[in-house]
Formats: sequence, structure tokens, C-alpha cells
Amino acid sequence: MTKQDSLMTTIYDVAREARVSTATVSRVLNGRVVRAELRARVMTAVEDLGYTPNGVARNLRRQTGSVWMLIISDVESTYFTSLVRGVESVASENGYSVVVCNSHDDPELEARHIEVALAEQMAGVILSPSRPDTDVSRLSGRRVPVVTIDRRLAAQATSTVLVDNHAAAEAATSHLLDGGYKRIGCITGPRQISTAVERLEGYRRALAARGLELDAALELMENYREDGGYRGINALLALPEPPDAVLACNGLLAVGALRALHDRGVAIPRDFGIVGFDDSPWSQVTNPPLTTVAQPTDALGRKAAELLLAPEKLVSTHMLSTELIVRGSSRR
Amino acid sequence: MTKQDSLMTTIYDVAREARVSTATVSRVLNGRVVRAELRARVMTAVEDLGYTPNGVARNLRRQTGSVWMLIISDVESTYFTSLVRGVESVASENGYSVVVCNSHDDPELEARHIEVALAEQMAGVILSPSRPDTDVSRLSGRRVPVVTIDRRLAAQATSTVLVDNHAAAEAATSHLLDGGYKRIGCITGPRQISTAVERLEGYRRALAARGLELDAALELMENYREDGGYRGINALLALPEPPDAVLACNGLLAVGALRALHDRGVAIPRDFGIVGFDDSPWSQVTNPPLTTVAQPTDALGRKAAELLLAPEKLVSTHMLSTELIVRGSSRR
DNA sequence: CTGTTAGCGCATTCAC
DNA sequence: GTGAATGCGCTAACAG
Repeated sequence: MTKQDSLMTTIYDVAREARVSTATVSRVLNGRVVRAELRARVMTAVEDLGYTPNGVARNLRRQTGSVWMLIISDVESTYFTSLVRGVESVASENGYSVVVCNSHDDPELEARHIEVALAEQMAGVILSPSRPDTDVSRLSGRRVPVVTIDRRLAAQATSTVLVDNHAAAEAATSHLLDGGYKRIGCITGPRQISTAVERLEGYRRALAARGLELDAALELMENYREDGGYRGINALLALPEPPDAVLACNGLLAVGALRALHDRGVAIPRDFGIVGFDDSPWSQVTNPPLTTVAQPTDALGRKAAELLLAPEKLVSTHMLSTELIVRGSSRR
Repeated sequence: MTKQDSLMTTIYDVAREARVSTATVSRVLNGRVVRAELRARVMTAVEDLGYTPNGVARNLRRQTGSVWMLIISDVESTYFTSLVRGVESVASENGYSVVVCNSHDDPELEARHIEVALAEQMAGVILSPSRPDTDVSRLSGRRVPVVTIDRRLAAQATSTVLVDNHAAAEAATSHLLDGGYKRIGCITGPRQISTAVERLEGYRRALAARGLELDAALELMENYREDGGYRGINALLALPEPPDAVLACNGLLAVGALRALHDRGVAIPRDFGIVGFDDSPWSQVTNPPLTTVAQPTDALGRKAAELLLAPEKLVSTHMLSTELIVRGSSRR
């Protein structure tokens, strides 16, 4: 153990150097009341020795840490990474750090991250659950505050922050209809993801509102990645009665859809309309510029963080609204 | 403390339940040799009690953890988030978890994350330094393995993984020249970031190789974000002798540049050529499709992780090569 | 192979 | 206001 002794300067070293007790050092470091003279001695000793408190020991003693874990489904999606910003702002205003983990929508990986959050004594967890039945009981059992973001959990055991997906998809679909498109398809995500289902429902609601008939062939549940959109478009265009517009219910998926349309030489918006989700910087420079449903990512992240900060007595659900940004891909 | 007692089941509870010592429980949990019968008793006890090892206590005792921290400059850049994948693969193959932190290229924030890595006893840190003089000595002083990724550190104290930026920028610039563009501009990042400088040098080298004169007015150091590219183009096109092509040295910056060109109604590639960096899914669907320098992000991440795993005696620098992907934005 | 014991670094009682 | 002592939960010596 001599190795560690030489590497790690502890509160004992500081105490010895400052000729005080370790308790006093601890008090100084945590901003408690200490006589000015002793405080000064401690400060110099800390400086001289280049002492850093050992957070692990502190966490063990205090039974809680000061970092939040944000578990998201896909670090490669700009939607999820934008959430980080909002969370970070609130965290740093309140003395927390945030680390991001990537679940790839894989329940096993997600469970591992939850274990890490538990093991490392995270002060809070913001989770975008891979499934409606993701188990957060271990966390809440240990009184680790948990907030769900973007998606719903079946068992409403945690507060949740999300957008009004029904309204968003309905507005987007209505917009296509208003633009004169007659037969709208919908490519959404897997059934396990609540946003995928809700957006599909919003799409249906828009058709129903105009007295249009639903056609199951036009409703595709793919994945929320590029290849999902690519496959989706190819499937839709292979139909006996193909659609003349599509609602692509996710950012990456929309890219894949656009690429498939380009590959097939479809003229957008003249012969085909498309609306995507998750407005990104590049949405403005696609060919043509992409109409999208913009989500208030900063506000979503902030809200989730605030709920973590002040856990409410009652589990609550906060629904923010989206904004349809109309560009060339849906306007002919 | 009764509160904790009821929440936290410890190794003692398991030991009592299984009628063995805590040492035996620990051994079972860590896969050491234990008589089958005792092992079985421990396993059932663990199961029955729903026991989770307290990682904080373990880390304190072992003086090291099992999670890696990846500190990147910008979580909203697809280049950096793609690195995560490579790191994650190697990590999970070796029993590590990875958490991602976002420095925003802010030295203070970066320092805070380094403190967290220290305090939380991270098993390793992969860092994309915000400045060449970022101080990693606290980490290496405590024997925390550190690998630098994407950018160089002035004091070569850590192993580094990056791409051959000179060659990449030179090839991209030569490509524009080959395409018949006569006067090439270069929008790169801030001077503190080594990739920005190296890419600028590569650009100059390409011009020099053809005996072309350098023009300082054509070399812009902006930021590596969208607005940098937007401002850059506007500045270049306001020149008395504006360029007829540009090398945009970063992914987001290229988006901004493209947007500025669109806003000004410039015909690409006819009147103006552009090559970007960091090939992204959406690079294929821009108007026109964007020629980019693709970086081997997965390999970069993997390499960095491997260096973390097996710290070499000597500090080493690993340079991977890029690939120019030619699309419509530079080909007339 | 297994149990006993000590201590990782710190915050927090409890006396003074 | 300050110091001595204790224990957070776990692993690693050391004995047996």
C-alpha cells in the first residue's frame, strides 16, 4: 500500500500539516464554521500539498454523490444530444456534474447503466427508457431520484417529461393534407417506444378528422435509424397504390427516407411530400429543405433536471409542445 | 442511519443469510475459488435479498473503479459522438462502462470534468483537449491512464490517437484544384485546436504544391460550429477577389457554410465548390450532396480504448488516415 | 479453501 | 468551536 500512500494525499496529511484535526479540515472543506486562523492554516496546507478530496470516500460516507447520469437511447441522434444541454445548465447551476450514457435502446445495456448509477451512487438519473417496462425500481428503492424523458414508462412510478406527440404528428399530417397531398404514409419507430405509437396515433387522427380512410399498408413500424427510413420508403413506393407523401417520425429516419427518395429520383415536393421530426442544423440544407417537427430540447432537458432537483410528492407528467417548421419538402 | 440500513442490503446481510463470512461472499461475487456448496448458498442469499454490491465502497477499497470517462468537446457533433461507439465496444468487451462528458471546448468545464474523473476514481480517461495546454497531470499523477484523442497536447505526456490532418486537408484541396476551381478559401477552427491548424497547413501545402500563392484573406479561423461556417462564407464572398471554392474544416461548420451559400443563391458546384469534414448520414442528402473528408471514428475510438487498456511504456502517437468521399458539391 | 481482521478516505457523532 | 473516535461497505492480508 506504500504505492497509494505516496500518490494520494489525504485529509490526514492536510490535518498534520495544518496542525488541526481531520474533522476541522473536513469542516473547512465543506464550508462550516471554523475559526479564521485555523481555516487559513488548512487552506495553505491544502494548497501546499495539492490536496484533492477523495470523492469516493465522501460518497461512501454521505451515501450519495453529486453527479447525475443521463441515460439516452442514442448518442448519435441530435435530438438526444440536444437534451444534454438543458440538463447541463441546471446541473451546473446547482453544483452537479452530468455524465451521459448510451443505451442504444438495448434493455440489457440500459440495465447495466442503471446498475452503474446505483453502484456509483449517482445523485439522480434521467432516463429515456428503451422499453415501457424498463425496471427503475432498484433506483427508486434506494431513493435515487429518477425522471423519465421523451418516453413513457408503463408503470407510472416516475415523473415524466415529454412532448405532445399526438398533436405534433397530427399537425404535421394535416399540413401535408392541406398542401394537396392525397395519400399520406407514416414511417414510425418500433412499437416498444411510446413516441412511435403516439405519433402514429396522431397521424391517424389527422386522417380521421378529414374523414379519410386508414390503410394499414401505409403504416410502417421501422427502427428509429437511417436504414429504417430507407427501407420504409422503398416498401411504401413498392405498394400497388403508393402514397404521395410521408410522415417520417424521427430525425435519422427522415434522412434515410430522403436518401431513398433521391435514389429513386422522386421529385420532392412536386411528386412527393415529406415531413420529418427533430429539427437539426442540416434540415435547412437538404434537397429540398426539410419540413420538420421541432422539439423544445433545451426546455425538456431543463424541466427534467428541475424535477430531479425538487422531486415532487406526486408523480407528474409534463407535456411540452412542438413546433412545425415548414420548408420546401412539403410545399409545392 | 436507520434509514440507510433499511435501504441498503450489504455484504454482511448476505453473509448472515448464507451462514458464511463476508470474505466468502466477496470471493463469490468476484469469481474466486469457493466450494460449490457455499457458493450456492451465497448466490441464493444474494438473490433473495436483492443485493447489489456497493461500487463506491469497492472503489474506495480497490483504489480504482471500472468506468471510463470520455470527455469530448461537443456532444452535438456527430464526429465526436461517433467516437463513442468505438470506445464502448472495447470497454464492454473488457468489463468497463463508459460515461461521456461534454466540455464545450471550455477549459473550466473540462477541468471540472477532470476533477470528477479523479474524485470518482475513474479507471481511465479519454480526452479531446480543449487547449494544447490542458493539464492532465493530476490524472497521471494519480496513475489514472489518460489517452488523448482527435487533438494534440503540447506536452507530449499522454498517448494520442488522431488522423493525418495535413494529408486530409491537402487531398481535399487538391481535389478542388483538380476540379478546375482556381481560388480556394479555407474556413478552419480556432488556433487553440490542433486540428484547425493542421488542416490549414494541409490546405497551404496543396496550394504550394501547385506553385499557387497563399492569400491570408482566404484563410479564416472561425469556430467549429454552424455560425462559424456561416460567417466565414459571408466574409469570403465579401472579398474584393472572392474565392470560387472553399474547404470547410469541420462538419457543423460545413453546414453553416452551405446554408450561407444557399442564402446567397450561389450555384454549387457550378459557380462554387465546397468540401466539408466529418462525413455524416445527412451529407448525402444536402443540396448538392456534400463532398467530405470521412474520419475513421470507430477505429479512432477503439484505438484510444486499447491504449487505455494496455498503457504502453512509451508515450505514442497513432495517426489514422482519412478518406475523401467525392459527391456533387465539388464536381462540376 | 475459509474466517478474522484491518483499513481505504472521509463526515459525523459525541465529548470537551 | 474543536478533537477523538467511529463506521460507511467492501476487499485483501493473514491465519488457520
